[in-house]
This record gives sequence, C-alpha cells and structure tokens, in this order.
Amino acid sequence: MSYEPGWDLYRTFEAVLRHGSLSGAARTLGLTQPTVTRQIDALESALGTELFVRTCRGMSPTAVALRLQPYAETLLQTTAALVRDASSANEVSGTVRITAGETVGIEYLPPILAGLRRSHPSLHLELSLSDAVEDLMQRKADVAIRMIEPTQKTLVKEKVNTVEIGLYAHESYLDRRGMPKSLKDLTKHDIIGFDTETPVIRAVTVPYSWLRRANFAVRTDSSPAQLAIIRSGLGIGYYQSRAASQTPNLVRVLEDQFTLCFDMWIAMHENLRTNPACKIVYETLGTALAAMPDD
Amino acid sequence: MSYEPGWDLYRTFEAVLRHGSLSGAARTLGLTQPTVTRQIDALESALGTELFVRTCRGMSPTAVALRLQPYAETLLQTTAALVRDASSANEVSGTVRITAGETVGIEYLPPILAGLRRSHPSLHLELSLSDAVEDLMQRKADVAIRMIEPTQKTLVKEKVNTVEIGLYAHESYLDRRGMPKSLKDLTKHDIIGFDTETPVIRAVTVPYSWLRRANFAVRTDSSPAQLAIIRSGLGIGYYQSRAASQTPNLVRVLEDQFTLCFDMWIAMHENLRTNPACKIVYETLGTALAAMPDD
DNA sequence: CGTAGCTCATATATTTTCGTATATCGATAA
DNA sequence: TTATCGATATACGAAAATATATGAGCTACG
Repeated sequence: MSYEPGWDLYRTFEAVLRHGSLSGAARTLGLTQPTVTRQIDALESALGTELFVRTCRGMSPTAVALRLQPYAETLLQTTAALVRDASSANEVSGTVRITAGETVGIEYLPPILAGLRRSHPSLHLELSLSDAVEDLMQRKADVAIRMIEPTQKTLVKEKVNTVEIGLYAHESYLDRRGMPKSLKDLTKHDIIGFDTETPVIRAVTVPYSWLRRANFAVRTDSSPAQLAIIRSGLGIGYYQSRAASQTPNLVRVLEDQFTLCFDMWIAMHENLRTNPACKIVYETLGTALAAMPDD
Repeated sequence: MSYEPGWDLYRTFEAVLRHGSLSGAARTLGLTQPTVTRQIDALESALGTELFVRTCRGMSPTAVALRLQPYAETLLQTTAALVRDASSANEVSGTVRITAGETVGIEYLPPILAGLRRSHPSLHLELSLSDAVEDLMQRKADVAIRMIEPTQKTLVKEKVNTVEIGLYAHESYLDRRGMPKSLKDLTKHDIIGFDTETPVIRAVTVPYSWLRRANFAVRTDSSPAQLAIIRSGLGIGYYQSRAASQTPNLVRVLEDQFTLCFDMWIAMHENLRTNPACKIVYETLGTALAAMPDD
C-alpha cells in the first residue's frame, strides 16, 4: 500500500464518484466494469484508505472519498481545459468555451457567434449560460462575459459596454390593469422577479423597496422565462432595455423613474492570450459587444 | 488522432517538460526511456499537435507545449494535494504541508512543529518557506501563515497575533559607528535592506524615505541572511523584534522612532476542515502562535 | 412468488503496454 | 580524427492491464 497512484486512477475515481456505480462509470469511460473495479481497488490500496462501501445497488462513497471529490473535479476540469487549449494549436481552430449570463447569451451572442463561425469554419464554440464568476479560474470556460468587474489578477479583462435594465409590460396587461404612474403604484401590480437574491441584486435594488422577493407575483431566475412571462401579459418585469425594445408589443414602464445600469465586462485567463482561437473569440466578442447600439 | 488522452500521459508530459529530456523524465518517473517516448508520441497524436522537437541534446518544447505547461503543473499540484489529504484518512496521521515566511518559519515554527510531532508521531510535516500568497488556492500548501490578511472566500482564516519590526545592529557596529540619534542620521549609516520591493513593502515604508532600495549597503530578500549580516556587525537592519530580542549582542536602534506592525494570519482551505491532521495543525499553530509573548 | 434488471465479484483469455537490448545520431574533447 | 557521452529511435520477448464470460446478490414489479 501507499504508493503514488497513476493519474488514470483519478479519472476512474471521479467517474465512479459521479455515477455512484462501477458499471455506470465503466460505460462513460469506455472501459469495462471489472477494469473499473480493479482500478478502484488499486487506488484504495495506493492511498491506504477505503473510498467506497460496496453495496448491491452501487458504490457508496466514504467520507474520505467525498473529501477528495473537489480534487478529482479540479483534475477533470484542468484536463478538459488542456485539451481545449491544445485543440487550437496554431491556427484559429479547435474549441473555445464561452460563458455569459442567460440574457446576454440569448439576446446578443448568437449573431456574433454565427459571424465567428463564418469567418473561421474550423472554430468550434461552446456556450455555457450561468452567472458563476469563478468559472474562468476553475477553467470551466475560456472566455467570459460578466456584468460585474472580474477582480482576479490572472485575468485579462475589458469593459466593453453598459447595459440598462428597465421595467416592461405587454400592451395587453397595461390595457387591463392600467399604466402605473409612480413607483408606489407598483405595489398594486403583478411583478415578475428573481427567485434567489444574490449579493449583486441586493446591492443594486436597495433604493427600490417594492422590488423585494416577497412582493413578486412570479419568481424565477431564468431571464428568458421572465421575458416570456412578461410577453404573455402576466405582469410587469425587468429586462435589458436594448433587447426588450426589439420585442413587439412590449412597453417600457416608468422609464424616467426606474433604471438599473451595469457595466458589461469581457474576461479571459491571461495564459490564453497566446492561443489564437481564444484570442480571436475574445477580440471579436469585445468589439462586437462594444459596437451594439444603445437602443 | 484526436482522442481523449489517458491522464497518465499528462504526468509524463509534465516530467518531460520539467527535465527537458525523455531519459531524465523516465528516471524520476521510475519508467524507462522507450516508455516515455511512446507516451509522448501517444499524447502528441491524441492532441493532434507536436509538443516537442527532438534534438540530439534532448526534447525542446514547442510553443504549444509551453502554453500547456500551466495545466500540467496544476494537475501535478492537485494530485499531490489529493494524496496528502488522503494520507490522513481518519486519524491524525499522514502529511500536512505548511507554508510561511522565512522569519516565521525559522524563528517561531520549529518548536511548535516539534510539539506537534511529539503528540502525533505518525503526523508528517512539510515546511515551505515563501511569501507567495496564492499557495493555498493552488493547493501548493495546506496551511499558511501570512503577514497580510488572506482575501479568498474559500479559505478559513484567523488573526493569531501581531508582529513588530524594529531596527537592530550589533554592538560592535555601534561601537565603531556610533548610535544614531534620529532617523535622519540613518543616511550616514550602512543599512541592510530588501532586494525586491513588493507592493506590501512599498506601502508600509512610505513614511520612511531613507528606507529606499538605492540607499542600502547590502540588499537581500532572505531574512536569515539579513539577520546574519546584522550579527556580523556590517550595519543596521530590520528584523522581527520578538525574535531579535533573543539574539545576544543585538541592540535595538531608534526604538521610539521606527516600528512597523503587521498582523499575523493563519489560513487553510475550507475543504480541509474535515481533515483531522490539517485541523490539528491549523489549531495547534493558531493557539501556539497566539500564545507567543510580546517580547 | 418468480422473473427481469440492475449491481458487484471472479476466473480465464486476449490485447496492450512495458522493459531489455541494441542501433543511431550529434556534440564534445583528447 | 576518433572515442565517449548523452540523447532518441527501434525490435522483440515479458509482464501487466484489459475484455469476455459467468456467477451471485439485491430490488422492483407483474
């Protein structure tokens, strides 16, 4: 026991941990179940620890295995990032993974990505829509579009634009319920709001007491769902004005009394600057997002 | 070509990158040169990229290989951290890696570490003396003692003490050159100072204009070297007063006019809280450092 | 109750990988 | 020039890891 394990064993370990069974891990790894069994046995004896208790229904991880899970996930993400980076060796090709908030990813990015693919046909793009800021450091993505300034020092970043958020409602709703005249009126209206109150939201909405979770008629964190609900005439919701103004039959509400502004940032790990594909994506996204008209 | 490489290949890749030769990598990996050759070939064909140019003097990494080096190093550090964490499965045993500044590591830690070893004979300790703050996030160390407050959110941290830095000189020097009466006098003296001016140093030394790199008679970043030079009677230098006051024949200079204060922090990745060995080390170091007398 | 479907464990055969031995190439020095 | 040292490349037998086939145990469901 207690010898430095081969790194392949960590991959198997991660897969078993994720699937909860030897057979399931074997399927995704392209191995067979006895092989996975032997590799887990080998890892356990190398580390000198029991990692799983074998049950008839699968493998149940021990406390030690759960403690080691973050390491295994880091390994997985790092190898994936390595392969992505290597895949675009010298020309603009390979795969670049982009992360952005849902609204940006749905409203702004698609035409830009289409243009990228037209000019670089061998460039493959992955789009991950989430707001987790740590993505870049954990190498879950190569390029990120964010609404708050990234602070990590190992990132290259750039402020590319500003985003204005306003209140919107469908014509049919306003016909039915009337147009609010002041922010106070909003307490009598159906508000479509966020579900989880992130620190950012909390900070930004301080001046607007009616914009509290408890007051919302419908709560969801999905921006496209919010827009769809607004369009269905259910109530008043917030949305990025640049995108909302292009939606037919949507009317801005209390334009002069409610506006939130965010800076839009693009960021990338500095090590990727020498990667032609990532560089092109970073620059193209940066200039295209900066060139967006105000309304 | 272009298939997901086995993770063992990354380990080989990292070793070849570090050694610059197949044979050298083979030696440290406990493999043979033909095996390493095959594995590098396999990795190159899997990634579809040339990683090294074969010369008679060894393997010269291509630009792509250099770009991939950070990933490989992350993998290496992560696997090492995983093994360390696993090594203390359920009892207080295994290996814990501690990082601290040189002065702390030399002046304060040794008796504490000795006590730890006495109470936990199967606990192995590694001590890495450097000031790189990112160590913990990169999993290069498990527990860190730092002179500035760690800011990363995934760390558990604690302020354990304060450190006072004063000016010291050897008796023989003061006999020869006289005791300075004011900070102004210091310009006529031989000062032993730092070599590289870190942001922390720059911020702290603003009020002391004579404490500039250009004025130093001897420059070194090594704290033990600074102390040795002070003790040799070469000039006046700064040192942690708690440690300096225990050195014979060392005299404090301008005590009432020059004092720098730092907070001493202990920090650990939050995931390690459930690791018995790391927890013991963190707690023992924390209480022992907090219990140090002021002088 | 019994069967189907899932799991993990085990024994055997096969494929892959590794190590040994050897050849080759280039730089360096006598 | 030639010998030597250190490096990489190649060939082949040995060892290790893998896949196949099978058995046994538990759960779900008709």
